[in-house]
Amino acid sequence: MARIKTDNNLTRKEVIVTKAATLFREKGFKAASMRDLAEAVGVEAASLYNHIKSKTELLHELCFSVANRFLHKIDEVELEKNSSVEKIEKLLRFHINEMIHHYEEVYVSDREWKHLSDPYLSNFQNQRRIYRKRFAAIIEIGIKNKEIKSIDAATAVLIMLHAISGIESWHRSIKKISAEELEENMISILVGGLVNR
Amino acid sequence: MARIKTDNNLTRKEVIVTKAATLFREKGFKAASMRDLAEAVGVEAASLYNHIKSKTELLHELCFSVANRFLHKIDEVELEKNSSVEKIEKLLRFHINEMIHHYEEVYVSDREWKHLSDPYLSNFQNQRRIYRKRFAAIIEIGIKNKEIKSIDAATAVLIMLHAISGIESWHRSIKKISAEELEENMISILVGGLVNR
DNA sequence: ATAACATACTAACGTGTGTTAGCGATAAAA
DNA sequence: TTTTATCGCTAACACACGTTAGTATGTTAT
Repeated sequence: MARIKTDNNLTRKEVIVTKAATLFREKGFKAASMRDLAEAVGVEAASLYNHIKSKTELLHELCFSVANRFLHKIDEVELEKNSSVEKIEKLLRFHINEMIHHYEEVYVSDREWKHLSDPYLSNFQNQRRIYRKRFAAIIEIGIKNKEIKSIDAATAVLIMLHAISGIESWHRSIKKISAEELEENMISILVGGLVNR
Repeated sequence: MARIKTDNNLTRKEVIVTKAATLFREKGFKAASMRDLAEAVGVEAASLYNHIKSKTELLHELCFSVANRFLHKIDEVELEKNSSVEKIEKLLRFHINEMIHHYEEVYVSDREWKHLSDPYLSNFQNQRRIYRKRFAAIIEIGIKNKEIKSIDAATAVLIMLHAISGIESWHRSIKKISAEELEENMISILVGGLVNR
């Protein structure tokens, strides 16, 4: 009888969620079927329901675990006694590293949250809105300090976050530069685009 | 008997494709059903097939019409006798305006092309790969000229293109800055991040 | 060894999907 | 006006989907 392997002291549910992330990224949430997922896990579709409540629950878990990581980070960064530019750089580096090392989850959370259903959907959208506002607030302080050039902060946030989601293409490309190079290049372009000179 | 309205000298097929773009953006290709589309058009689902061959055909048309516009533009820009930075700025402004004024199509082409099926899929991927190479080549010339700081060109392209796709958030936001402001802000940040100083 | 539990299986359900066939209605051409 | 082509309708198809019920197998604790 087939059994879900649980190496690295992961629960069976965690194994399923992880495989789901990969599948949702590859095919999209709607196009990825529970039968696909079952096959990836090495089990029959119905068996998954011994561990999870529904397909959407998988999406909840992915979206909110990612969102929480970012919220915790911005909590941390806001408390530091750094310049705005330093804070922004720290946030950007965190985003970049999340996108490099937790690619599947972050990508899914970014692109597939539309398929959440209320109340999770509104909740998630709220968290995102708030996160962006806090990010924008940091930028606005930098603008007042003349650290940062006079631009629309919301637009700047939008550029930063979406630019980083482009790491998707880096993952898919054949001949990649190293992760470190990628990080430095991105920081150079993004921070370089903000600062006053 | 219901009939598809064809104002502005559009064919009935064009009306369907346009509505499909909106629907695919809102729900995603997979989640948008032909019955949804039929309702949006004001007709029964089966009637759509008097005008189109299949659901995927709608996606083909959207993806390739967008891709062709960008390819034509880069053809044009490459021939001009401008500096690299000027060429890049021209391309970026084109991207931004496409994203502002042909939002639905461009967004769908960007996010839903995965659901194309071969041979369209490989074809589309190829066109994208080539487009990015040509964009990167312009940047590389700029780097050699010292117009542009020494960065990985492929990474720069990836940042630029994805940053622009963030205009999606601008469309969805409630209190928007004007389209002109948006364009200038984006150019300022993106070009500012590239140039040597 | 036995009881209790966790996990996987088979079978099937209701629903929604893209699409086709065939027939009436309408508009365009003769 | 008659003919012809265009367009929309109803009905139905085969299929894939998420999920449930009930049962068998394997694992852990007593």
